[in-house]
Amino acid sequence: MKRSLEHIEYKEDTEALAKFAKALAHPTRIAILKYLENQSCCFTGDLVDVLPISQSTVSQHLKELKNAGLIQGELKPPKIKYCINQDNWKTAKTLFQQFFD
Amino acid sequence: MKRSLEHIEYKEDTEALAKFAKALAHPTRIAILKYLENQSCCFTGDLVDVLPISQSTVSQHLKELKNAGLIQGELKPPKIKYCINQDNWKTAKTLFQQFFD
DNA sequence: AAAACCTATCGTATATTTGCGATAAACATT
DNA sequence: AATGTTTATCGCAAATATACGATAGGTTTT
Repeated sequence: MKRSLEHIEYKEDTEALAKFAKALAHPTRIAILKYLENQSCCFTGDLVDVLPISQSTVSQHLKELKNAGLIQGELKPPKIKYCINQDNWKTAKTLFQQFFD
Repeated sequence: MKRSLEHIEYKEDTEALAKFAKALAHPTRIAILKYLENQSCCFTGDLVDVLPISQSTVSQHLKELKNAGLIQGELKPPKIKYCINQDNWKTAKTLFQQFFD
């Protein structure tokens, strides 16, 4: 490939902010998070009902938000309850605030 | 293709926020904007000196930031002076603030 | 006019993202 | 044990993003 073989490193805060921004870089994920902010928590199925995309795609977006640390899932068999991860949410909020002055 | 033929629509604010987030979704672009925040303005060459990537790649990232409306270029022959677009910056700031409560 | 300088764009290669249907996995209920 | 419910994952296809070198298009300087 033509891309650099070694991963380019930036400052920790820069990388962290970019990572959070990436998690927010799709309207579906924004919609999910807005929904979670209102409901505080919800099940995957609730989102599937609300969003205009398939269940598997919703699940994939949830996975990304989970990987970014913005949400967390709790087993409530047979469902899974998703909530915002308040700690990381606060971290993201702070990073964006600092960034925008 | 397997993806939906029609573009899925979300609320205007949701789309706008996702678009700004996408522009911020790469550490290089965060680094560029941070640099611009300090300097208020700079030339492309300044960024090429500072960043660990090639000139063409820097230019590409600048283009994306310009497309997102976060920066603007002004011809200062033979250079181009880039500054933050204060209006859109404020819009983005507000959107993120509202989003994070 | 020629040379030098600065930046954007083109062409290319690769990686990642997005989306779907199908299927699997986990658990509860019957 | 069999069935139903719910969600994650797999496999695939297409679009988008990332990166580079080479080149083109301006402008200034010589």
